[in-house]
Amino acid sequence: MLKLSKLTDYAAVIMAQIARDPDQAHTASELAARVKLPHPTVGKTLKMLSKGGLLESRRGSHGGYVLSRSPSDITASDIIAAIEGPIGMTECSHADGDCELLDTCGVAGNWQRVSQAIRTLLDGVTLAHLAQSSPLKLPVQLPIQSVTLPSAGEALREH
Amino acid sequence: MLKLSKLTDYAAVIMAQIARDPDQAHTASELAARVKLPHPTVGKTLKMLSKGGLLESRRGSHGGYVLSRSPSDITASDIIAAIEGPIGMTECSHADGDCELLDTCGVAGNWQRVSQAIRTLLDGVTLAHLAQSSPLKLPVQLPIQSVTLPSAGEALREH
DNA sequence: TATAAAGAGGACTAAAATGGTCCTATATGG
DNA sequence: CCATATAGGACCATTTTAGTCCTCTTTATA
Repeated sequence: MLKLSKLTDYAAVIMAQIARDPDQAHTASELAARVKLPHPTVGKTLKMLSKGGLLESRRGSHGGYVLSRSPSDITASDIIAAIEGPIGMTECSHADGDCELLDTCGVAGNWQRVSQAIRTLLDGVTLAHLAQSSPLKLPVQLPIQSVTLPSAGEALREH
Repeated sequence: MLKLSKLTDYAAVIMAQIARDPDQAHTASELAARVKLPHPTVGKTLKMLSKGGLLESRRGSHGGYVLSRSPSDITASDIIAAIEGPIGMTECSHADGDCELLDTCGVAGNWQRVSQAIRTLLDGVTLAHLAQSSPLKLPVQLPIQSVTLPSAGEALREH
């Protein structure tokens, strides 16, 4: 399925929420209510995003979380990596090289390049793109010939 | 991690093996030996690929598996879909619309478009690309501006 | 300075997905 | 008729994931 984990999914939704009101700190409970997800889960997600450097936290009363960079400087890659670790389609995508099948495999290098292409694509999708809540009339069928990787972000703009 | 399952990984390796010698039928045991994976697992994988329409099977003695289409007509998407089901980054990527958070989410549509972009990218990678066992000197850093989705396949060619 | 509100960090459990094996049935060639 | 294959499931073990909870620290403010 090549699917994101649920937590990553939550993370994106939460980050988008924060991005839509970036000038004040948001607490876990506030976000939990807004996103209709249980508090502990949201809390956990926020911690991970914070540890990943995407959010700044302030403790104590009147504490909460704020984006550590502008929404257009936070990418989908960043969010995914913060929750799931480095993006790669195969175990050997990040060159740890401990796969003993490498010789019989003959496919590793190619998957690595595909992974790289996907990373590049996701680097082009920013939180700013994700946050604009386009109700999405119809899924835009991207004409193959004209789509470039950086325009993956463009494709998210409303029109 | 956005990772393929192990079985999908196996599937790719196995398909590549077959693609390199497309004119004869390959049995599960032969492929298992060649790929150094246990027979039952390879068998299972082959069954899935067959049920997914990527391989034709012949039973009985002298039976085995053959590609059902030419390697350049089988895509990475096909292989992934055969093992893992439809490609999509989120549960709601294939418009079943049973997510009750849709209203608070505001991100679904955008993930769908990203999923679509990835699908398109993977559609551009064929088994023919994957099968060429390029030992891969250095990972090719694709210059963002120049990479188009269909050229993801191109990027796999050796040079 | 006491208190309440918040996050940090980690332990823990339950549930689900995954990987892997095995068994029986069916088809096919010699 | 027998040996060799795949078909199709059932099944179990392991791992991953999701989700909860507890204790500690920080901070504002009454």
